[in-house]
Amino acid sequence: MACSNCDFSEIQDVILGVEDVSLVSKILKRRQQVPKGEGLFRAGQPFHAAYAVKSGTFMSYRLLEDGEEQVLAFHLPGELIGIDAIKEKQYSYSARALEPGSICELYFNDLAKLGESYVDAQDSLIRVMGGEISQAQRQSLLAARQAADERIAAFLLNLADRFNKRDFCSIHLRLAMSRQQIASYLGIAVETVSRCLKRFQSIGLLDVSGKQIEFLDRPGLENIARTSSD
Amino acid sequence: MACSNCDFSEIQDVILGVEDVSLVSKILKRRQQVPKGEGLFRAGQPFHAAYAVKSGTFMSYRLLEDGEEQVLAFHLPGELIGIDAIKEKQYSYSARALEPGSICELYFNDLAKLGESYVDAQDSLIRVMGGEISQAQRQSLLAARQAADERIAAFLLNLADRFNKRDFCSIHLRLAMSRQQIASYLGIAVETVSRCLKRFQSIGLLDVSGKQIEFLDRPGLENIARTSSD
DNA sequence: CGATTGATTGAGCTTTGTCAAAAGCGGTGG
DNA sequence: CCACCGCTTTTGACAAAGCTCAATCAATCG
Repeated sequence: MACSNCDFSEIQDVILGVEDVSLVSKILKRRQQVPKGEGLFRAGQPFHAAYAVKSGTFMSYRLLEDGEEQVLAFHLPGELIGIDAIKEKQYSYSARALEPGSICELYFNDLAKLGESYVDAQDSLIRVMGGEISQAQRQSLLAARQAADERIAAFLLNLADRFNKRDFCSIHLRLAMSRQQIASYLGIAVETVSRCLKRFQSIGLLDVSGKQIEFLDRPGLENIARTSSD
Repeated sequence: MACSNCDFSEIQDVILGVEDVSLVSKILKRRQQVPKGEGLFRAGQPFHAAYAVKSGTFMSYRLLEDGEEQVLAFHLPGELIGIDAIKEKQYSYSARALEPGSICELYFNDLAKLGESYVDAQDSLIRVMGGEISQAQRQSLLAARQAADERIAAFLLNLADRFNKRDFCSIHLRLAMSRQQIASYLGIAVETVSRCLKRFQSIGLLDVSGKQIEFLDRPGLENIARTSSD
């Protein structure tokens, strides 16, 4: 009865902390399909659950006053969305699917109902959140670097690493997001993204074909990204 | 026996969750003086504690290959440093004091020893960490915006707000960090920081005198920072 | 009171954003 | 199957922002 598809997910730690399987259903709503473009939650809504991505790519974003969507993060399979809203008790940003995908809902509000297993689940959750903080900080590190080249190289490598962690192919990448969304995320102009990818291709670092990316010279890319990576 | 100086701190939530005061000493090492420049921990060391800033300003940073220090964050009184290392079990960056200050050490590794109170302490900790994630994300949002003006305005307002939350004066600010450190943090050149502050002064937004900053036109500043604030 | 370090200022040059237009791509309906 | 439409991506030209280098000024510390 346990969510077997959570095996590869970061939140497996949390789930595994719960021995009584019948309790699992109280904190976990299993795999749900999410069509392309559908929202998970919106900024300002009261926090009711965090989401574990099972498949597909999601993004979190904020609506600026001028109506522009600013991309805050991309979320890949195995990652968690919205857990930070647990503090303010409401979501501070919105999230939606970039392509058809599926998610599990996690009711961390009701964690206390788990009794015995509660403590273990919390322990795990704390660790997961520690990882989230590290990730967010790494992100802000990346964003603080000014050179567009560095940002894009680091962005691509970061995506590849995250996919790789979940056993996806490490030299081939399918971007689920538009150039516009990448640009917004990295804080640069769409045209710069386009030109930069072209340049990377022309010097033999990548093979770019629309949303398909192939890594031809990983060390070369890492060299460009080095100032903002670990 | 409780750390009375934690009253104003974010971690008061954690401490207050523990009713048995005698247990507090097991997870908390009370106020310690830290001289200017002294390090709290270094990247790569095993995680043994998080630090709550009681007074003074701290910064976390990473050493790049070329020997340059990249500033990751500034930590003001009442804030927590290093809690994200709980996941990887080692610190991913270093931290040190920018001026004489004091800190409490928090041994979250031994949280389990608290027994009964454990659950409450964890609940609180989870919320604190949620806040950390939000803060880090807000930071990366700020950094992703390209305009130097926006970054600096947002940076100053953010500092002021954080001080303000702890009952410091809201129109006057004493920067504990150097221009170089601000530049590194925001990902811009030192010269740009300097010129930008001068410009803000010349149009009547600020009064700048070395490390002393006075806000003359807060709405004006907020207007400049608006694209990256909430 | 030098000397060292940090902050400011200036000049030139590179990068990147902006605007505008062309090209590609995908879907739709004839 | 093709022509058309809307949208995304690419490309080009230009202007503006910010970086670099270099010099000056200020401040801090023996």
